[in-house]
Amino acid sequence: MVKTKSKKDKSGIYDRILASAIKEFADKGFAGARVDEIARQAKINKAMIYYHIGDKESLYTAVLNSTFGNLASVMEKNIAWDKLPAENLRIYIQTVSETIRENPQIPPIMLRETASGGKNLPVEVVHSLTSIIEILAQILKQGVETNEFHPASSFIIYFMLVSPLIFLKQMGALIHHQINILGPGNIISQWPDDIAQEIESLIFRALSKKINS
Amino acid sequence: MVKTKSKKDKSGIYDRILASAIKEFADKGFAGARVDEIARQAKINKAMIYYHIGDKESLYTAVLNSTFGNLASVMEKNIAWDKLPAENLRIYIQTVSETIRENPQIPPIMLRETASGGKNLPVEVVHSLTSIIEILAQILKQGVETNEFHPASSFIIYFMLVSPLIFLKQMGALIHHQINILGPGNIISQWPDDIAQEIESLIFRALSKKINS
Amino acid sequence: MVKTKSKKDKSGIYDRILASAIKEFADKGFAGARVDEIARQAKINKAMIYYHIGDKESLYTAVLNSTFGNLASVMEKNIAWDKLPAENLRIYIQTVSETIRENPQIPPIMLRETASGGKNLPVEVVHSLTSIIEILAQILKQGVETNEFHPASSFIIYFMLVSPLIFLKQMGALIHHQINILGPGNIISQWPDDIAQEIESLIFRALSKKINS
Amino acid sequence: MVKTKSKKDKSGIYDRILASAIKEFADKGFAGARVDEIARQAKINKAMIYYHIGDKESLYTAVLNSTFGNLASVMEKNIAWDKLPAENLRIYIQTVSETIRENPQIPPIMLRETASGGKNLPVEVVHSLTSIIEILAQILKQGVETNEFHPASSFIIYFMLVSPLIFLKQMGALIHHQINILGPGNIISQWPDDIAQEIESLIFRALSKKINS
DNA sequence: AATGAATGAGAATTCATTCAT
DNA sequence: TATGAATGAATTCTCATTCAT
Repeated sequence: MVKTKSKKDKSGIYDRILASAIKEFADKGFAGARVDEIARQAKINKAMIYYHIGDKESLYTAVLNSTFGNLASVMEKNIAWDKLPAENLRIYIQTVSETIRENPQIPPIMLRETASGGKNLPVEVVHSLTSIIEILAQILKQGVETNEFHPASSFIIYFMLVSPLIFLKQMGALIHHQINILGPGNIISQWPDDIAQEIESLIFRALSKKINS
Repeated sequence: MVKTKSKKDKSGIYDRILASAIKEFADKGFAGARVDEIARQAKINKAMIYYHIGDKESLYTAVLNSTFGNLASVMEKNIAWDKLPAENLRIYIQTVSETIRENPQIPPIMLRETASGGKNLPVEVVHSLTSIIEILAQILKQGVETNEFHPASSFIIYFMLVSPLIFLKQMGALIHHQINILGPGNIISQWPDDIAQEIESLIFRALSKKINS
Repeated sequence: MVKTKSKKDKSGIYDRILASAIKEFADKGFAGARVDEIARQAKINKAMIYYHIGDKESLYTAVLNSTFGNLASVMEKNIAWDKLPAENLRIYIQTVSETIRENPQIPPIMLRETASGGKNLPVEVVHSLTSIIEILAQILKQGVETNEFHPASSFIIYFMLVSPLIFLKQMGALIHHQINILGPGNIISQWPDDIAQEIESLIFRALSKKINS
Repeated sequence: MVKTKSKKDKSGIYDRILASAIKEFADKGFAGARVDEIARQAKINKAMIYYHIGDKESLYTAVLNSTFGNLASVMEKNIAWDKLPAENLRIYIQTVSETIRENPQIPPIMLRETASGGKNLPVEVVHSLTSIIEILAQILKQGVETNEFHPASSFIIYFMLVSPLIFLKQMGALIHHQINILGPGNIISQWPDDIAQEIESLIFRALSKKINS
């Protein structure tokens, strides 16, 4: 994770800019975001953004780095390689789920970056995301070696975990809105309560060799 | 699916505008798309867009309708309710996969619409997407009744199928680019060949009650 | 001379923009010129400049081309190679003088371009200016061959002709302003009446081999 | 020459600012110069410029005064009124030439000041420049009285000396660049070696009454 | 004196939309 | 229908100048 932030930023202006930018870019995407609006929400003079961080693109890069740059290290902290693969997988899934819950900007930004093919992702971010998948790959490999798991592509397992969490998180508002329109009894009222829990069960059933109930 | 398209559009100008708009909105999103560019690629005068379709928003709505408006009917055509649930599920997955392959604008547009919470989706589109999930719900319900499937939320199964397909499709270019940078032997070289096939297997293992190999 | 000007520009908007830009760039230089002001003086909407010509730099290039692009052809029209060298030199000097008188933007623009080392001059302009000096070189060469002229560097003769004309033209206002301040009898009141005529005499005395009065 | 410079400026900050400003204004002109850049190159804090000198305009005035303010006194030191007019003229020309060579900021600044009509020149500068011309006028007057020189406008002689030197100095880089492009054998390769020497000869031939070789 | 931060008024450029023909 | 031109409201970015410490 790259930080241009100066060390004696006492007023926290850098953090205010970044927080405001995260919200704006998450809400509207790069093209839709307004530098004026970021300044307004950060309650600073617009020129300060250029003074402290740089142009819109640099600002966006700062947002990407701050959002995705250290995800891998969080995961590494939680995973312990002497644990059983199933235990690690459970931790992995929960860590992903919690990270998304605690960083609501992740879903929209990741969705839009994926939409544009991730062409502009900073290398640090690509590296961080790659590392996270590598951790999953390692867990799966151990599980296969201990004969607990079926072999499976770590990429696919990763995205069967992460992308539904992201999609469902983002769709939540729409869905509940629809329930109100369509009324209960409708299919939409089958919206699951604990999404992460259900996904975990399904992934375990898909991977585990022992018969699951 | 709503069509403003006049019936005597012999020159095909409406279709040219729509095709160009689909490409532009898919590539750059609503905010990033340029009306000038859509006109240029459609090889028509910019004012014609306003004459034939309306403003940028109407144009985007037309794109959404044309892209997502009749997905449900395609699915309905392929599913037959006298077939076995497992067979229908297989068809369902393949239909989704083929639809995405044949409509490359679906992933980016769906990702960005999801990012913005789908707030601006036309009702027809919401209805179409809802219908597709209802079809899946029906298949799953039959499978539970015949004791073939574990019960599961159709929403979650739907997004565990669709969203990885979309993510992986969009990430393809980035991933292959990364392979070239990081070299083979890297985790990224484990990119799966037949994504849809692997996802199908995993979903079946997650759902099926009989012991899977 | 390059013209981007479309051929059916009936309202003459291109010419209005160009005329206004010539004035503004001549008065304030590239950095000091204001696109808003150019639009205001041309009585057109600012965006029209971008529509018809392009950005500030393109506009400046258009000004340079229009001002300097065809100077050589004017000179070529006036010089006749069957005339005597002295006659051609006289015509040359008068053509330069008249060109400057009729194009008051030439002195300030040329001064500022010279100040910045001419680094950004379009090739057409460099070519045109080079051609003009080549014509002088040819005249001088003929004069040397007919034993009328002393040999001399055409570059130096050129600039001993052109640059004093330009400087004195620009200084005129300042000088007369100074006369008013300092009063007559001052050195400044010796300001020459017919500058071109005096320069012509001096150049002829400097070049001619026969004794001059 | 006016100096705001305080006498206890031990750190030489005033001189550093001035040197940096001279370079910046010479390179880019008043409108193109950046106060930030001047501070950066002087390696001082930007606010120090305002503290020590004042705003951009004051800074520019300081540059003008420092560059042009004492030119007349240098000339006065070199000219001796008991020498022959021809000798003094020779010294005059050489002094001008050397002054330009030793103060490379003079050509660009003088060119741009001339371009803008010298409207903003401080009175000291105008006075200094006027004095220099008066010295030349005196030399010429003596030459006419001793029957050595033809009568001539001192303004014109002055600018036939100074302005070609300035133009040719500034054009040097461009010209040599052009030689590389156009190749030798081209007119541009006739670029003179000792410009000042050639100009001196020409001016003497133009002024002298005795027949020159 | 000296510094980093802050401010506000521009200045260039873009772009959706409309108009005249 | 079709076109090129026109418009005006943004939008990004810059820069001289000032402030607080």
